[in-house]
Amino acid sequence: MAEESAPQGGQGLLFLTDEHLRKGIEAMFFAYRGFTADPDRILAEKDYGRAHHRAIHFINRSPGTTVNNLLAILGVTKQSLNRVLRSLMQDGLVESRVGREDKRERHLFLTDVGAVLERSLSDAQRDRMRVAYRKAGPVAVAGFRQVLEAMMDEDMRRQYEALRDRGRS
Amino acid sequence: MAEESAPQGGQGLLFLTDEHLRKGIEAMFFAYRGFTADPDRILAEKDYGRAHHRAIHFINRSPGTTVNNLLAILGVTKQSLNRVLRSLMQDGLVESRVGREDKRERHLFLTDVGAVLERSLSDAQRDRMRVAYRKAGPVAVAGFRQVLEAMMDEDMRRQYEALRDRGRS
DNA sequence: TTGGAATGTCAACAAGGCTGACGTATTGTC
DNA sequence: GACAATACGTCAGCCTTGTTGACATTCCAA
Repeated sequence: MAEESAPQGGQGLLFLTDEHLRKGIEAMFFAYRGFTADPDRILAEKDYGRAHHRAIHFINRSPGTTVNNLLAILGVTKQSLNRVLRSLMQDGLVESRVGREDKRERHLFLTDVGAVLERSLSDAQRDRMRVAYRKAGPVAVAGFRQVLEAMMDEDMRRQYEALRDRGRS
Repeated sequence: MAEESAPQGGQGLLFLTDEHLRKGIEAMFFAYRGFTADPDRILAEKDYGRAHHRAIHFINRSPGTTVNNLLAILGVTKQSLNRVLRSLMQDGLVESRVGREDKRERHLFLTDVGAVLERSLSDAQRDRMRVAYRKAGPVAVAGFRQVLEAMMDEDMRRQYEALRDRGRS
């Protein structure tokens, strides 16, 4: 299972040298900065941070999700998430409704105002992504996704894939 | 300049749909967590954080770099970096020598102890990278790098590329 | 030689992670 | 019906790592 994945005998395993790996690591570092730069600018104007962005993103992605769900996806403590949610609710961007089945649960939704901010954030991020994708082309994009998915922890990948086909139900 | 980059007429621009872009965004989010997870564990044991890791990485990468250089690469304020450097110097991981040409400058070096920590951090991160690379294969890796580089800001990419061929001088 | 620019240090503050402890509803179980 | 477990909220206090402001040192150019 280890070496079977080495293709083209000629090229061999040159892409696994320490030098290549280090370049990949640095590419991740710089690219992630670019990845967050545009939303960060928008958020700074409104006195929000990345924590708010993440919450808004995943509430938009899975409307009606519970606090516990969000906790698991974001990988933070409830105290930390609560601080963020409280400010978003006070500002009227997020709404929390008591569960019908289980009244202990709170289901989270974006308000219209929240959806507007979500739109502007994801537009900015998608624009940069689109430019990068277009520049690199579909084959590169497929490789990009493959490597990223291989880089995730097992439980992360499960959550990532659970999000896979939402919005088509 | 916009549409010429669309290859294979059959496949078209399907890879640029909002759905695809969103998956790419989420893949970046989850993968970056995996990317930092292993070093984070090591750092937590020693009461350091990611900021220390970044400083150590780039000092190792460019020994003798000045504080100002490091500032530009890391994209933080000098005050913020200074706190990190101070603790690393107190703990004897980093050494700062007054510049010979310009005595205002401080040139930064890892001590032997610092180099040991750097090793264990980069080994951990490289291991994960290697597993991901091997799983995905060389073609995917090339695409991965292409997309990441296209995602960087202009000035980041310049710094990233300035680091390109160090260590061979 | 003197004033401005560059480099780096110290102090204080804010955001956003964390742990721990506790209160309150609600649910499910014995 | 009593009671443990679950879901959520909140208070208090801590740490890391970002920020700005003030300041010392050094260099260079007028």
